[in-house]
Amino acid sequence: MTFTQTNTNPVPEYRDEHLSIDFENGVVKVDSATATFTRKQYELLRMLVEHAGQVIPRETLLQNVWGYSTEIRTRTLDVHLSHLRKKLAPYGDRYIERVFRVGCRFQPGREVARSAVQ
Amino acid sequence: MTFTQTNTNPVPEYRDEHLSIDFENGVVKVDSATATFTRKQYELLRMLVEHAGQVIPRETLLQNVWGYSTEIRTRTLDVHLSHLRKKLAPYGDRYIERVFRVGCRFQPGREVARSAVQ
DNA sequence: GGATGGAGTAAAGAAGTTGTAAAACCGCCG
DNA sequence: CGGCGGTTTTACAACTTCTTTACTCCATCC
Repeated sequence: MTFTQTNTNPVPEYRDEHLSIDFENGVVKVDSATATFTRKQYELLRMLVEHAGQVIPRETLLQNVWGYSTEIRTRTLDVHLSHLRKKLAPYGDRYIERVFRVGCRFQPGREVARSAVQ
Repeated sequence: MTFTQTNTNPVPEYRDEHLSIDFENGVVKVDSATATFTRKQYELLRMLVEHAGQVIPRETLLQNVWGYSTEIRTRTLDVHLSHLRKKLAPYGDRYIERVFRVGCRFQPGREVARSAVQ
């Protein structure tokens, strides 16, 4: 069920000059080195990337990735975001932007020529 | 959706720098030393290799190799994977990747130049 | 500036999953 | 029957993931 499609923008992949994500096979690469993510981390990342450029409220993330109601107060999301940033090093902070008291936003990098695909 | 496209087609053989499998005759070689597999082991290996690069859920493997319904809880698959890894030594862990709580994936090695042969 | 609450993150704990050796099982054949 | 190879189960150790905790630092507001 991890790999079933539930979201709004089912693009099969994301790619910029540093980061590439193959949503079909669940393969993420940072500067062409494969990075591995746990399920929750991956879900979170996908959620963010599929809404690239948009601010996503914490509540929305908690609901969509965790299924939590909006009442629950937990630090889990923060911890996961932290892990995500770390695994996207050294670009973590650049990609995952904090929006104070609201949530966060995936800030996409420069698009890359698709012809260069190996 | 895991089984959409890419490698789903039965090729008559697999070959990379360490491992070669002749599906026609059921001959497997690791670093040019012949390795023998039992029937189930071989079926499992073929299943994995034919879907190289794709994550295959445990359920799917159990259904396709064992004919089990998706309800059954058994460790047989794990034991077989273990045997497979051992027989693919020292590359077992490299080839057969675990995807936590989902299943596993055959991670193909570098392709070997076939052009020189033909 | 100081207070207040939000966010980053290391570390610890809990729960569940997987690796694997060894034992049990099972069908086959001499 | 008894051994044999293949397969499955069992049992336990090791490992993963997820969550909570605890502290620190940061943003905002007065």
